Amino acid sequence: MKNTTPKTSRMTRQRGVVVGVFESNPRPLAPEEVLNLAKLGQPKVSLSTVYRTIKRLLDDGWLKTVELPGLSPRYEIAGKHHSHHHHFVCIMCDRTYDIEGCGVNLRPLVPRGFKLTDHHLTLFGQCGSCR
Amino acid sequence: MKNTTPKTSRMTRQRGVVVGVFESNPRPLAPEEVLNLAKLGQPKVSLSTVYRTIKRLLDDGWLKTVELPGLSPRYEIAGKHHSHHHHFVCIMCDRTYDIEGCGVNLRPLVPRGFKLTDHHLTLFGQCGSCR
DNA sequence: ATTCGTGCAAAGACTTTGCATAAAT
DNA sequence: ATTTATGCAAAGTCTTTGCACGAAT
Repeated sequence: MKNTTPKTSRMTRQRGVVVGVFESNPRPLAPEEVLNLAKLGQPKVSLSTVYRTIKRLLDDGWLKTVELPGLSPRYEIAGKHHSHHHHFVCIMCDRTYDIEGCGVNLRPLVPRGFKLTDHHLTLFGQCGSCR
Repeated sequence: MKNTTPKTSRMTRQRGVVVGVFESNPRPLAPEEVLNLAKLGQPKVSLSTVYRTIKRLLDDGWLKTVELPGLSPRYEIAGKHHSHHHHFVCIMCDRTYDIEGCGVNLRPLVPRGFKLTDHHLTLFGQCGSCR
């Protein structure tokens, strides 16, 4: 991602680079992915800054965490993504994609006396680029 | 869990204790849970042994890993559990339960050109003991 | 001048591993 | 005696944090 923001704006600093990475990438991203993409525009960005910026953007509600079974968390722009959706993880390239819709009937699965408040569904397979 | 095996058997050693913990607990267990349960029978068991034993039992195919979004992995007896099932995580006590059945139609969710090979479903809520 | 952001290195949490010792065969 | 398992402490990985410096206001 290229940093095209004016030198005088707050966006010229590293944080702006991290924001830009998310803005120009549609998929949920892992910190390392963010770092590598950020370095394209600003080679000296550090992993600390990536982590710190992600944390702050989460606090701001601008990012949300994508938890995946067996994988470290990814992050995606909160507003860009509708209330409830799931994810597809490519077992070849390890990239994560958003899945539209949900369409699962979970009520029958909930044990007697348990109360369901949320659920996570993760699909695994090969993405379009890896088949 | 009590160690009731004869002193001369291989089962008197720590590994046997770990095996016993899984045998007498129906839920998927985290390493720390295994350690605490194992200590009831054998107070000097170390966390290393728990991790090493889990790894070995996984290699043997006796245990299988239960990956959960946002949580460290749990382990459960492989044979005890039917081919395909999912899990319920209690948001109060953090315990994990097996869920029978699956009943989700995922085909409509898979993006064009992607190939689905597996899926994970995790339910979150309050378990019977925590409501 | 003061506030805020950043890189670096150190510290944390969780898991794995090397090594000397103890147990089993 | 030889092989295998264990505890402890050290090392690894991923993430967070303290600190001094640089940038913004």
